[in-house]
Amino acid sequence: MADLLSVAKLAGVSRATAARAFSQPELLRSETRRRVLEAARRLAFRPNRVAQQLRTRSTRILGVLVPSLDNPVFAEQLQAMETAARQAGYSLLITTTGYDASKEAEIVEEMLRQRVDGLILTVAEADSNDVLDKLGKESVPCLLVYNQPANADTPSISVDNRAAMADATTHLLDLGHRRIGMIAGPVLQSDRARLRYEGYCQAMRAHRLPPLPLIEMPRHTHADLAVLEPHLYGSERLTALLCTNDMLAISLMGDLQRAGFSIPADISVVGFDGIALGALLNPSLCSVVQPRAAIGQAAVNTLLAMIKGESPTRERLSHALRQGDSVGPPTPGSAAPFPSTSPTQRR
Amino acid sequence: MADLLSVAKLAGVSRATAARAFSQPELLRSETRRRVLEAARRLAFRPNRVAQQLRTRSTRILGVLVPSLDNPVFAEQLQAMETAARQAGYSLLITTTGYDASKEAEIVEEMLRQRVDGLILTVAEADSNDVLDKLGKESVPCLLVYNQPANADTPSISVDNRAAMADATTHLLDLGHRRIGMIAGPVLQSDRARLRYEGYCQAMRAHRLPPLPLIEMPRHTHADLAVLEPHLYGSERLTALLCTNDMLAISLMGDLQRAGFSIPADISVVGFDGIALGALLNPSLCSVVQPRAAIGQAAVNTLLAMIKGESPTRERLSHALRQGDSVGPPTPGSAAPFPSTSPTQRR
DNA sequence: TTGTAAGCGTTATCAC
DNA sequence: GTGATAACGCTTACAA
Repeated sequence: MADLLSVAKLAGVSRATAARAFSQPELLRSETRRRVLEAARRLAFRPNRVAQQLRTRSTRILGVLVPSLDNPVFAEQLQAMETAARQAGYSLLITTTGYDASKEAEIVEEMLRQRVDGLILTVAEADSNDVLDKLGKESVPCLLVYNQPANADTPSISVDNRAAMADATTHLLDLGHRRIGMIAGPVLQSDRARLRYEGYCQAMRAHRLPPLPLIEMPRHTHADLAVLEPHLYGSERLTALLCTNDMLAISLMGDLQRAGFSIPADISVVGFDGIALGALLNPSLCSVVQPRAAIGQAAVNTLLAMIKGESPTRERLSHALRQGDSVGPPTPGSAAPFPSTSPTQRR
Repeated sequence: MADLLSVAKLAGVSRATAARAFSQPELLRSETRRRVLEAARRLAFRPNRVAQQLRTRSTRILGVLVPSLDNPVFAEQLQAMETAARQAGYSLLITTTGYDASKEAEIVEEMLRQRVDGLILTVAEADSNDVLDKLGKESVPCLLVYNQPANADTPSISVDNRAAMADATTHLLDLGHRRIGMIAGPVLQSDRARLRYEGYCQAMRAHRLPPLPLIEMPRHTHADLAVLEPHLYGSERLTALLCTNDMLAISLMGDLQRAGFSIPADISVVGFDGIALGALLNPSLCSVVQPRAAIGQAAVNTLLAMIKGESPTRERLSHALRQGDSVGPPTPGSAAPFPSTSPTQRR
């Protein structure tokens, strides 16, 4: 591939002049500029970003790390980030960790070697995280997304997870629900899940109700009815379920319906994230909406500001409760269906 | 940040020796190697990939271009690609185009400047595509995914879209359906949609039935009931609908149910892609499964092989029809609900 | 307005 | 085994 020097030669100018035709064209006499550009065209010259990056010590690449792409909440955020980044002339190096801390470390190290200009991370656990501690000592701007760390060491962008889940819980309480449960993915892997559970507890206590223990699912995005079964039948059966994310809620609804439950008549279901899909389903999913696109955009813009040297901020974006047909008042007379012998059986 | 030269100095060796401690450690005397690594540790040395890339003329970065992340089919494929790439020591530069051809061109140009080692593209339109023509003249290995170009200029990995949709159509025909419609997103933007429509037509004709015109939706991932309404009522109403992708099918099911239709009693719905989510819903979505993870993995591995100089292949991966409760035999007696005054009305 | 020349941090080719 | 030294392709003072 042709380089700047060959372009310069063909145009009969020095390498510096050829370079300027691209970086500061206004400095050149228009005739010179024309000759250079013409030469570049004839040689199919294409500036080498790698060389530029080495020389300028800036890659204009942002490293992005998310737990997974299986959950649309991340995909929707990435979509917004990619657009915002490209608009500012930056590219995204995107990676997934599967909530694995050792993978997080590995990937961050690789990104630092690649000399990314900044990092946007969604980690499993923002508090007491080795990777973040290490990054604190580095000079690379770094921003957390969705994570809401207790200590203020790393700037972050998220909603107020506790208040958000408290709001959702209060909504159910106001409808008359009393036996409200909450389910989460592998909870040890997610600081957000814990905050959301705290919000639930807080709201329950505010209504003088004892919070129930968190029901933990083996996977982040699939419910497992077997785990839930003890809470679905009998006089103490739950009339409403809060889920730490929408995928969990959606799969739960499907499973419940297959097990004979009617939603919301027999049981109400609330999600968290507000992914677009939820509103399309029937019944539509009631969910705490995180402004995913706004979060993604804010993340990129904040990080770019940090790269320019501005001081980092910790942003709390506001959440909203999206109403949906998956929630209704508890129906006292509604008889829970008999537990089948294998309620989670599937094709 | 410390560089190799400062490491070399601290270790009391030449720069070349310091470099070898990382690239070919076995060449060094173990004592020398130890001294270099110790020095590197003390200086927190981190190899500069950009310099390596410039010198070796290889970035170990793959450029990936997909239409959108809103559709989980792409997210699921990316997930697999990211894992496969990382395993081979490659990173992914991921971008989205929103089915916009000019954006495709822009992004590919930027990736070539970045000197990616290869490109994995899912374009809107694989036939008569300027970008692909241009890439054909470049020396960068390039691979299409999901696209199934008519001409064999660019290697590609996909299912046989025509046969796949024909299979789905035949399934409906075998169940007794006769008035089967097909809906798609903006069809001009997707070569796959056209092939799938051909498959539908082929299967219909094989049963001596006239294929119906393709029903085109304004968006790729949201159905619009208003457009469909003429086909839902009266004696000629459709008893089954094929969708070019699962998101379209899922949103359609929700809308139909809200409009009073029962699925599959009143109307059967079939999707395409087989995204994981579809199986979780109730009714579960019957869909043509594209092996998304296998496609992603095959894409990376094939591209890496091409980068090593092996000759490109055009792979057809096999599809499968996933049964689902969204499909049943047509019910002759089933009365279509009266059209509401505004069947698409939503909160 | 244009040219000269010194890097950016590696790897690779020789020597020794 | 180890060390000099020349690239890789570009940017950018500084000179002219």
